[in-house]
Amino acid sequence: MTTNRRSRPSRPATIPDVAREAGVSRSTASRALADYGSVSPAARERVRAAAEKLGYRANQLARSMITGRTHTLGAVIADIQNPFFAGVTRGITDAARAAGYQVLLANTDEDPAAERAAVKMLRDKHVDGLIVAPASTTDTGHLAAVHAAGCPVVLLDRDAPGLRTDSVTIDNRGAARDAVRRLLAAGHRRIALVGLVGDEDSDLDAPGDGLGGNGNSGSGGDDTDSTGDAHGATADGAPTATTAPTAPIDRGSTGLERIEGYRLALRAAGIEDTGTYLRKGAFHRQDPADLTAGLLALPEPPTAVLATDSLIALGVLSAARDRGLRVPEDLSVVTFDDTDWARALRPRLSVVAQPVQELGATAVRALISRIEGSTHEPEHTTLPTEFIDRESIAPPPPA
Amino acid sequence: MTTNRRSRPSRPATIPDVAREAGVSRSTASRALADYGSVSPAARERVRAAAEKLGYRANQLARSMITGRTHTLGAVIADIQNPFFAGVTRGITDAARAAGYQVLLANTDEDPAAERAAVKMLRDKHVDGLIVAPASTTDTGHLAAVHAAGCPVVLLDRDAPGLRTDSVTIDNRGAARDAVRRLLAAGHRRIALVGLVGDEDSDLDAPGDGLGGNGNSGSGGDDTDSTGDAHGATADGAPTATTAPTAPIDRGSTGLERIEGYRLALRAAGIEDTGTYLRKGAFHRQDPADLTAGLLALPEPPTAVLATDSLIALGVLSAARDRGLRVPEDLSVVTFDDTDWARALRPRLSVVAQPVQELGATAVRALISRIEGSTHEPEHTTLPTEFIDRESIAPPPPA
DNA sequence: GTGAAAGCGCTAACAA
DNA sequence: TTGTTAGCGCTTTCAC
Repeated sequence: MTTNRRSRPSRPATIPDVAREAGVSRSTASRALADYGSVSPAARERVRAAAEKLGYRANQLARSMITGRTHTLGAVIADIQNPFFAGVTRGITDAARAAGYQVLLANTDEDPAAERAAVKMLRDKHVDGLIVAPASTTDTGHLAAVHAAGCPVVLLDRDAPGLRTDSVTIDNRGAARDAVRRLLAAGHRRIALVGLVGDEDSDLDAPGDGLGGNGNSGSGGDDTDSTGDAHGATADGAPTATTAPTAPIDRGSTGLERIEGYRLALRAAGIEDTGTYLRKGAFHRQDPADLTAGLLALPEPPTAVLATDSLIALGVLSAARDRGLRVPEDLSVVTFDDTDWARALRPRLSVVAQPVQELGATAVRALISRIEGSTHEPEHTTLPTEFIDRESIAPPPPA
Repeated sequence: MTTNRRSRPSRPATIPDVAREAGVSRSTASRALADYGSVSPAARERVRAAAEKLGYRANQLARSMITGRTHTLGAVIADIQNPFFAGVTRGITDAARAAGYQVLLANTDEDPAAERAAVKMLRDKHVDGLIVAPASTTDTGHLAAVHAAGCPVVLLDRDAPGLRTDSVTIDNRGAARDAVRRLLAAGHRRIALVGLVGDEDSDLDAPGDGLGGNGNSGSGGDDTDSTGDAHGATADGAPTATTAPTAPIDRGSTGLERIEGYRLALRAAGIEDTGTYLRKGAFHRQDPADLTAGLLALPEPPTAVLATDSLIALGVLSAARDRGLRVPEDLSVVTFDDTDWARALRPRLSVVAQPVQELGATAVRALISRIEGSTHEPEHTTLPTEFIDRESIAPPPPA
């Protein structure tokens, strides 16, 4: 509306303005400002001064259109309100800023459709690269496509076997196994695991896997071999297959990996029945507190519980309290993720701490390295977890 | 490197491509695609089909350069890891996406310099508008500038008296007063407040304000009048002053407003000494648990505590436990912010719940309304808080 | 070392 | 309704 007046005040200064002020050509001004090619020191200084005087700020849009680079990263995660992702996001934004990048954020709530939409929008905005905590480890066609189109992708938290992208994860299996070992070392034999996994996965496990989170009545006995099969089946899957809907188990999911670790530890301790105390619910559908309540109502209830994340730990603690159980005297509790409250409240929780910020920062660095052209083989970084022993593990009650 | 080959496969389709394929001019194609001007149904359909066939996706960068609109919002907050901001951010991203916008995220850690830098970067990226939880309510020159330059700004969580922008906040004073009233109603007279405020503020309060968080020894007695002065002094400050370093108290800060509410409630109950049990620490410098420990070591310790946010509540709870105090039997506790753990753990905390997501969503809607041209007077929206009474308030212990 | 000119992909006047 | 013509602000050959 007031754009027609050619008076200086409002319109932001452009390269032609600076060039005019400095008495050089646009090209020289551009070279001096963007710092490339060759410019005489004298000219460079005049341009600098002119730019300063006019308060020149480069139009990143125009620049991006030419260079094809926006210095913007896309972060696609499940839910920023989950402390784990909040920490990861913090790591991402900080590392990005340190490297001169900004980040566009998208939440998916573990919904593959939302993830696809987010990736599309982000691409349309021409992000230089994508950091994705994939909602599914098999439904990854959109990621494969975007990656193939030349947009670097780094997977965070969960790996997808079919994708030849970099990934940054932790050793979920090992961390879970270690946590269970601690419980075993304290003398526990009836150790439970309460976890939530993606909706889609929960459809897969009923047949022949024995992972079901239903029924409190001790359901199926041992399931040793079927689980062994599951491992084998995915371990030798074609490494470049993009979508493998036939995979019997979605082994890339952190929840499932933690379950594997749980079983490994149990079996190594001679406990072959790894199904009785396993409660694997579905996101948005099951309440961890209910799952735990079922566990505690068992004729022979568990004496220790491993929660696969902090929200679940809250449910476990709540159910224990409701049943009048004290932690750790009556029930030992260990959880993944070291939250503020786990650290501060009593009993202080013994936890498997994930390096949340580092996870994000590492992903950013890997991504930027790709953006800047590195073309080596996909790199799978596994960051170490730390078991922090506090006050929530005790020997099992006499009974 | 491989860009020279003119073969179809790689290069994304552009408007000329679509136009050619559809047998129309670029303008017609553009009009059909962007859905403006007039295009015959026939042409529109041909263009649509051609676009579909070629997998055309508009280059938002080019479009933005022309239209001056990026459909991107900037969110500048303190710390995404704080549950309050995580919730707010969730509200922002969801509301933005629903309206067709994306959001660029920046953390400031309450550091004005970081905030200035963030705002600058965001501007360079041509965000259509900014949502800012200002680190300072007085050091707002950069916000005034960006706003004056035509970039809509909406303040979130804290208002800045000098800025004529929209804002979305809660009634901190009222909410705190209400919370203290609950404590009073339960019979408490020795009610403490533990809070943390920005570094800069803490330099201001020592002289003549009596708010100091130092010393456990009951320090200065009542401070009735000096506080009254503080109110008056800010209440009549020039509403359009951008930076007022001489303001005796930074009344826009949520922490300070909550303190005001605390005092109001106390005085209304005939308690004139509102300083003895007030502990106002500085971000990054004081530990809430230490502050609380000092309080509890007083000859006449408080029987109830109001924490100004969830992280502080954790410190309060921790200190109480360290001293062997039970909540609520020995010490009643109320906090701002309804977190997962406050809801789930025992004793379940009575809290002042802020509508975190709505705060973010409302800010987005206000911002988009401005972006779309509304020019009415600055609008200050105050969202209602909800006091959720759970199990952390009991009558004061006998003596 | 510097300038002229071309063009990124798109929209917006203006004619026709 | 449609096409033609200009650019947006910047980078980038390519001569000079």
